[in-house]
Amino acid sequence: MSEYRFEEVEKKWRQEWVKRGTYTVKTDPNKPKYYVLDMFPYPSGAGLHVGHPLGYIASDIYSRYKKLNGFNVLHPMGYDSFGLPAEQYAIQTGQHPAITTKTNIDRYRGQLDLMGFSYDWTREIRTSDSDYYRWTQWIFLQLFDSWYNKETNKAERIASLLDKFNAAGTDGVKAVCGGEHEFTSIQWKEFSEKKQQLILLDYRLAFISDTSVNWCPALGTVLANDEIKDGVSERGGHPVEQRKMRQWSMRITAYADRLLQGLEKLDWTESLKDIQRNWIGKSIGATIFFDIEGSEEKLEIFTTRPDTIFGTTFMVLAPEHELVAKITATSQKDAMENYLTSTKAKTERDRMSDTKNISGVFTGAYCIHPFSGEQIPIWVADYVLAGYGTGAVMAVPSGDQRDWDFASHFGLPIPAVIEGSNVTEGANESKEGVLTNSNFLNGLKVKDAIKEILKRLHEKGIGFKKVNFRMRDAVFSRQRYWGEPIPMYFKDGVPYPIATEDLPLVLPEVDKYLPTETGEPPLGRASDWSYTPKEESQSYPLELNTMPGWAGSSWYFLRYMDPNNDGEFVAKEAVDYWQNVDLYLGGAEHATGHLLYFRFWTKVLCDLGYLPFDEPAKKLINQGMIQAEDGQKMSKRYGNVVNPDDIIAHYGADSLRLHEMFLGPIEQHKPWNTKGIEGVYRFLKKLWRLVHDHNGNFSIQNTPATKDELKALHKAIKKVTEDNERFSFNTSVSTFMVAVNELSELNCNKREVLEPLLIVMSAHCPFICEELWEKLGNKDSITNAEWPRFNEAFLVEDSILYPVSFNGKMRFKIELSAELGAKEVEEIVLKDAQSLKYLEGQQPKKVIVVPKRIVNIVV
RNA sequence: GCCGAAGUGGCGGAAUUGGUAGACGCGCUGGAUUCAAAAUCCAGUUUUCGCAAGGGAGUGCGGGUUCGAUUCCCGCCUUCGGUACCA
Repeated sequence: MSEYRFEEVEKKWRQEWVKRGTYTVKTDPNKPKYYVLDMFPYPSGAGLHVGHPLGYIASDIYSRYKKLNGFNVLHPMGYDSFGLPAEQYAIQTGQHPAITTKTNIDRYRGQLDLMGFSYDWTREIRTSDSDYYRWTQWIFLQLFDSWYNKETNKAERIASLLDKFNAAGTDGVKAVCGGEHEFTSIQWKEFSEKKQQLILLDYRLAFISDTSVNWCPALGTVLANDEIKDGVSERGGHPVEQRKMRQWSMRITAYADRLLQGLEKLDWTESLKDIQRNWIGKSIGATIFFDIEGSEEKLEIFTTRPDTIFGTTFMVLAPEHELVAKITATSQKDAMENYLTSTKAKTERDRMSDTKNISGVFTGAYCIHPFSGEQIPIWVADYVLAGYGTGAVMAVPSGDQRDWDFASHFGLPIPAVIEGSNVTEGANESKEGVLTNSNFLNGLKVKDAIKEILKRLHEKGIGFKKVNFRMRDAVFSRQRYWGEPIPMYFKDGVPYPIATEDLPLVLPEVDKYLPTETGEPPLGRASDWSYTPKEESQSYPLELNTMPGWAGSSWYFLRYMDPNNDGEFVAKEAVDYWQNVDLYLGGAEHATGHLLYFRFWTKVLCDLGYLPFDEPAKKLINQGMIQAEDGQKMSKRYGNVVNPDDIIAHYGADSLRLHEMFLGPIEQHKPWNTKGIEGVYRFLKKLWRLVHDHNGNFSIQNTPATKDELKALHKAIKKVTEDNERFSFNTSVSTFMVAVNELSELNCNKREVLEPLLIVMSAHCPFICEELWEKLGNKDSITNAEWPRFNEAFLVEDSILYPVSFNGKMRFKIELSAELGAKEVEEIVLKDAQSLKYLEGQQPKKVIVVPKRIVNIVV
């Protein structure tokens, strides 16, 4: 082989690594573990473009680096293979989504294989395999069989709730619950089976209920909040409307506080944690009940500023609020009906874009202020959301801009309750200040006033402190075909779990991937979609909805630890050894979707005793997007997609890997530049030439290295080690270049230098390093080598080239012995002819000498 | 609007603890080698004044701290991401 032929080298090692099982990993208690995980891809029909592998390359480098440092590294890959695109394609072509999915996976695998990743492919998983989704279904059943105990602050089995109900009814039960229940143990036991089951549904972590959902008519399915962007569906950009439907949900709100608190100990970027914090949206305030004049009903509101209660001049209900119909005065009925109709007609998007138009209608009814006894008019307006808090607010126009806008528009009074507020221009939303015009709260600071009012509300029994979250329970039903069947059947309208030994509940065949004529989901087309429980002769209809895309990805990191276990979702030994993910790499676009559900399911499984940790990933890095050369998003639509296969055919996988890293910091968005790859390609050729003579024969010297050669090597070892530790892979690539440039200059082809250098580079460009490593006579793979330790002694300089500055401006450099102290350096520099020139005969005011770094002379 | 991240040559970017701004690479210019090309090698490449030697300016903008600021502080501007009436 005369020159660097990457095709031969890479082909050879691709085969050799498979043959030797180089990347197969087993639990090994003698070694410390390290778990590196990539967010697994959805295998789309378009294949991978050059932007996709960015994170995979980075995680591969880190995995290899950790392995060279003595860790037993788990680094798996799989496919998130249920999802909408395959199903849309199936609707159009009639082809079974399983077929397209398999074709796409094969294509992905072919592309991934070219890139030299150290994945242990024996651990591959696919969420659409029944061997896998069997356990997704099993986890669903665990959630169905759990409730959240606020006393222990954990999920517990439904059995423990039943014990409580049987012993004392709801007395003393502190649970997260979707309804209001109060009964004694005697009543509980007398309830019918059906009634009991319906009550339990309000407690289960996976539950079915009539909820207002985001319905997307174009996709024919409901969507979760995180699947909607700017009021339209994230996939396809179709309009979304609100609809009441009977749906499965996950009680993620039970975990809102823990999901929030858990962020503190995670090594994720602050910005990503902030996105989750905002999404969870915790706010602390008070629930207050107001009497309604001439009615038995009470108006329950939530406010974060109970201290401003004396500034309340009106109440506002959301149009959907149940009291609207009950309290609207006859004289206002027509106006109200018109208003409700016009609001309903608005889509989510209209309502969002229409925030400037202030609208609302007076109900004709009044509340009574609990402390002043004054009448407060009750209005209905669509600026109050039905889904947050109680769907009703006490409006304080002097303290809330939206209330101020509303009051100004309808000419309602705006009394100030904070000293010094100027409420003619707008509301004073500051939480600092002293109360005024507020009866017993006058003179108190906001913080103290809140305490005082809570005390008074409590005394009167009309209010209490309340914590609210913006996050809603996660809708779990999808009216689609290509997803995990929900393992439930219905008896008399009540859902029951199918037995775990009957899992997996395999996705049935259907004639078309469309809703039925009666509007039921595609599973309604299956010829026999029913279940016969053991010891029963009768069969019952099965659930027709399937699970959402995030189900399979919420626990996949666990399955990699023990992918072929058909007795449990993961063996205890495996999870005890591998624990949670040490480094997780993926896009920030999953901040409010996958990454929350992923944490949620982990916490549930931890509470139920299956896992020894309650966070799935300790450290998370969000890789940036690679834009196309024209600066746009890389997409088929714009015709600017660069295919990694083409790049590899031209330059090889090592060049592709180096180039992607060399583009810039891993977290940053950056444009792709095909031309630039020439640089790293030249570098690899230069490396090859370093150990080959002019005739192309491998050539290595076994003589001891010189001081300069060792310095070049150890400088590189030190820098690359530091860079890898902080995931700065772009700078490690330039360090390789510097080292090879220096060694080429020195004509160094010594074993003593090249062996360690190859190890250091092998994480980035494994093929060429493995090849040269073998040529050096090594029998074992370079992946089993040991990371070299840099020796400070080789880096010590005899002399320092001091930059000399005058007033902070560098003027000249002077080479001085490294041994000299600050005083001596100062003396020599000041005597130097060049200094005299810049001093122009003046005395220096001050001379700063930082030994081994810099001299600065102030004139 | 609110929250977050980022602004450095023609381009991607480097400068890790306040210490030579522009490492490394792309591109470009000139040259060597070659019949020619590819490949390789050498020199130059922030800008401005200057033949040069040498000088001025310079890390989004305006201030500040410091002997010294891309780095720290204050106030703005721009771009990107998140969120969107959450009471």
